[in-house]
Amino acid sequence: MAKNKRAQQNTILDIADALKLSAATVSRALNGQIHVKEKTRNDVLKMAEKLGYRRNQMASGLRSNKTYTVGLIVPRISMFFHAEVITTIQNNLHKHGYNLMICQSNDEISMEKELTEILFSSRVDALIVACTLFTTDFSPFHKFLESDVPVFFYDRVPLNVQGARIVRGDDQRGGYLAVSHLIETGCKNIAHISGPLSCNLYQDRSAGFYRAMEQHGLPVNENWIFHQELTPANAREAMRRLFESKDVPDGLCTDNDSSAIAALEYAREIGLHVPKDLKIIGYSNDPRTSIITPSITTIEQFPNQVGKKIVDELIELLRNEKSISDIADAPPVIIPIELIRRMST
Amino acid sequence: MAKNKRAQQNTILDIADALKLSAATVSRALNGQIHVKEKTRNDVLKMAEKLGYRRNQMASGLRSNKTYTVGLIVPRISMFFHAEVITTIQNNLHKHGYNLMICQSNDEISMEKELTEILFSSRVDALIVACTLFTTDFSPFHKFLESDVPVFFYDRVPLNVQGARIVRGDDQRGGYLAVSHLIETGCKNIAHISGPLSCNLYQDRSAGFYRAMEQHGLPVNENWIFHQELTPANAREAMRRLFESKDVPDGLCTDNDSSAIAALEYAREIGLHVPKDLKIIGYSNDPRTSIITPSITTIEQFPNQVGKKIVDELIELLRNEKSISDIADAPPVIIPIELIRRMST
DNA sequence: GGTATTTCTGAAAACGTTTGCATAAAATTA
DNA sequence: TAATTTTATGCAAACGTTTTCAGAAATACC
Repeated sequence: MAKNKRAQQNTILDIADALKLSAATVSRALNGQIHVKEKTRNDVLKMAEKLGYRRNQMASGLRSNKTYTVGLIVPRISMFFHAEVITTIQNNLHKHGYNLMICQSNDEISMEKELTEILFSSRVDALIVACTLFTTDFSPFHKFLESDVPVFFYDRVPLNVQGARIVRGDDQRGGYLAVSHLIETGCKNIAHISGPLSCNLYQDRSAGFYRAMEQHGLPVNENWIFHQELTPANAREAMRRLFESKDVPDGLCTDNDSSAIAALEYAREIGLHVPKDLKIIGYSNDPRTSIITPSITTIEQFPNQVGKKIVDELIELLRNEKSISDIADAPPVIIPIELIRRMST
Repeated sequence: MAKNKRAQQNTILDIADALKLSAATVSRALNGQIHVKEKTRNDVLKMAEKLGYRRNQMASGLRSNKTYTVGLIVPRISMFFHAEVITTIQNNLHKHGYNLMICQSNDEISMEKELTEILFSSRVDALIVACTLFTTDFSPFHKFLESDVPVFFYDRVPLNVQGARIVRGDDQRGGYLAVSHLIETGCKNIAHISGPLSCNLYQDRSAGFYRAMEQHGLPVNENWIFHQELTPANAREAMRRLFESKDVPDGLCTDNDSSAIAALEYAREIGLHVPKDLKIIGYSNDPRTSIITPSITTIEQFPNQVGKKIVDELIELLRNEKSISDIADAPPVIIPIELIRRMST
């Protein structure tokens, strides 16, 4: 049967009692504050060690209104780009004594909203978010800003959330570079498999696409433009549609690497030679793109730079070296991208 | 300059005041307890909504000694197997109202220990751990068990931690199946790239390796056995050593997929044909193994089953339907594995 | 030696909940 | 109607810290 009582844990008072001190002094000793005798501090630390004392984060946080925890909401941790960003953020925050609470929205708006509430309940000291593909209502995040809790968006970001900080890639340029590269390698008829236009990423990459096409005087065939969730299945379906008529593209720009891979596999299956018959370019520099044959040209997004930039700015805020109002009006941080040339183009 | 004051957040008392009720009643209404009039509850919920009230998790946790948060420590979230396990755990815990605090040890013992302390400080309701490759001292976890906080180990697990629950794959059988498969496809001279023997995974897979070799009457060439961290660089180095003499293997069993991929690439570079000259088998069924040419035979570990099993048992404990002592003595849960045949063998 | 300053420590009040106990109000029974 | 039970609410004490304020002890100054 169930045994409910949790064993008693030692508190600051147990240390105080054992040393005939007050809780206040013990607290000060443990927190390395001024005004506590060297010997007292040593005694306290030794006794804490002996009793196996661990600070109760809830009591501490309740009183001091600091949790030393940052919340993070991300569509999925299994996406290479996000996994890298998260790792960088976590390792750097840890250096400054902060913890990260990682949550996955599974790209669902309702889940994202729920996680937002939970993280607010946990009174995280800051929030970092990469939105779902479909987030257009950003009101769930307002509550943080109203309470002066810093909010950072990265990658998939809102256009207008007053007071939030934005760090994103140069997706316009990424889309532009990708298409320009296809054109330079000889493509004349270029298709584009992109994501939902509710998301800034695909708005921007599409804009880059159109700009490059126009600049090189190439017509855009609107039947070759797809805006859909970037799943392998959708990419295959798009490929099927592209190659069922006899008017077929010689270049394919996909807005993520999973789609590029799926497209490449499909091309292989229907007997197309890549890059001879069809050139393919992806986006993100997922490790899989360098493993597949032929390896896929793609756009590097430098997730480590994204993560580092977020933490650097965040720590300044958390240390009160800057206030939210100091940086919220600043323009978004744009992390440069880079074309990675491989065998598929 | 820094603005320190955080805007006032509404508390249970604000709701109470607004409705001329006591904090106690508001608390009961919000928590859906018995003994509160229907109308009162509705009033409270409405007012909470109106004031944008969000429970302060720290105050609640401090008082009730429940955080509804589970801690998780994992070497890296970017490893496919772990990412899958985590996602399953998180989604299932969420259904039961629990949150997951995900931490990465980066495969460093010191980091693992530190994270353990932090999660204890946060008073998580349970702890789930996949150890580092090098963890042999499990005393940092004792503190949880002494406090009746459930501890689950999965994948990389300790041998003897009294009271902890263990969920792992059938690595012995995995190693055995892998080698048996190589033998069945005609290999006579089999090499093994394995991990550090401080880790149960590689002990078990090695045991399976030896058992299969012995059972088929094949001699083991000890020069072809590697125990090292399973990085791509180490795999390449092992390959170099294997193929610098003229006595070379015709089968290679690697204990993770990254090594299998690196080995395959190396083989390709030195002009070996896989599978004709060398057959390669990996471990984990990382998506990359099905993308590479030739696709790599590997062992599926069913991360979703691992995650599901952990949550199912954990929820029983957290609901006090079972007590730790009920299941801690039970034998470890062993999740079956499965051979995935592909083109590399 | 007396005073002013600095250094150290303790008492007590917060922080926002939950919960045991008591009581008031309502419903039921005799 | 009175006595009893049930239902609904409030009071006040926790939970384990941090922090303000004040006072005690130690040191410095004259």
